[in-house]
Amino acid sequence: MDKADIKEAGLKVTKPRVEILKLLESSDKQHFGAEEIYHELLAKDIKVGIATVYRVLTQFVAAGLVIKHNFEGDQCVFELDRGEHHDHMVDMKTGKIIEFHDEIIEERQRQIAKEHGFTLLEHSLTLYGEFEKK
Amino acid sequence: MDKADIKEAGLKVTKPRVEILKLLESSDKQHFGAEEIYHELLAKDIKVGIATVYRVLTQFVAAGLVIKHNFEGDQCVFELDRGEHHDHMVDMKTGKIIEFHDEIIEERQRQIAKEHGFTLLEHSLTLYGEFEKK
DNA sequence: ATAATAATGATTATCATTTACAATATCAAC
DNA sequence: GTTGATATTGTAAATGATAATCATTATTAT
Repeated sequence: MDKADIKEAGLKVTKPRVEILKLLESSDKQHFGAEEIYHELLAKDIKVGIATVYRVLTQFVAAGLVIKHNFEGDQCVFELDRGEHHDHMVDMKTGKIIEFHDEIIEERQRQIAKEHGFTLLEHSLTLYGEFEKK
Repeated sequence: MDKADIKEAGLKVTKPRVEILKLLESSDKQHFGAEEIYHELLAKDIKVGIATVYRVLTQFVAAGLVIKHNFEGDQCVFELDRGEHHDHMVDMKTGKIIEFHDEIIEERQRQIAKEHGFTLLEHSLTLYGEFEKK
């Protein structure tokens, strides 16, 4: 994911867009709220407006670079689309999110959609609970 | 679902609460947005404030009488909790929602949670797409 | 019927997200 | 590299869903 991807999306390569992409790519974390992205950029002395963050995220989602999640709670969460679909486990206490993928579930979903004459475009599976403290 | 359920929830039996419950019970439809409930009640000449609708729905959810869904889009959707857990298929064109339940998926979810040391409290699986027009 | 208390509805507040708009930056063509 | 057409930006104001305030009204145990 780099400037070329931004260009391919038909968007100009600007500092906010490059920096948001870079932040989403940082390996230690992969799920961010819009406000969170905004503050992380400010903390890095990258001057950007909150409106730009929302605007860019919306454009990235439209371009297929980023995925937007509607988990429980009031704000949406964004993550880089790395191509491999996955579902989520959300810790309701800590907010920690981990990903998983299960081919059995995926296959059942396709099967169920077919049985109902439903053209499956996307899906969302989220488990809510708590990770056992180690 | 009737006045007894409201009482058991520790709530007084009032007209708004009875009417909202009655509406959610109407068999032809089972998923409603808050505004939608508000307008349906007004259409039935049941005078109620929008604040009351939100308040009552929140109380019903807390009491376990109603389930709240965060589907894609900006507003939440409510449905009566009939006891049988199910997932949803949402038609992105028409907004039509149908329910399904699959024990294979349910079991995989429990298994996956266990493998990750995750205490599963609730989960949400939603398929987005389109029903084939007949 | 009464009184204690909870519930209501109108309104205002809140919070995430969008929009408007004038100023600025990007980039293709020179 | 400069230019100019056009996209992008940041500030600030607007929106839309939901929650909170508060004085008035309804419910219910006695």
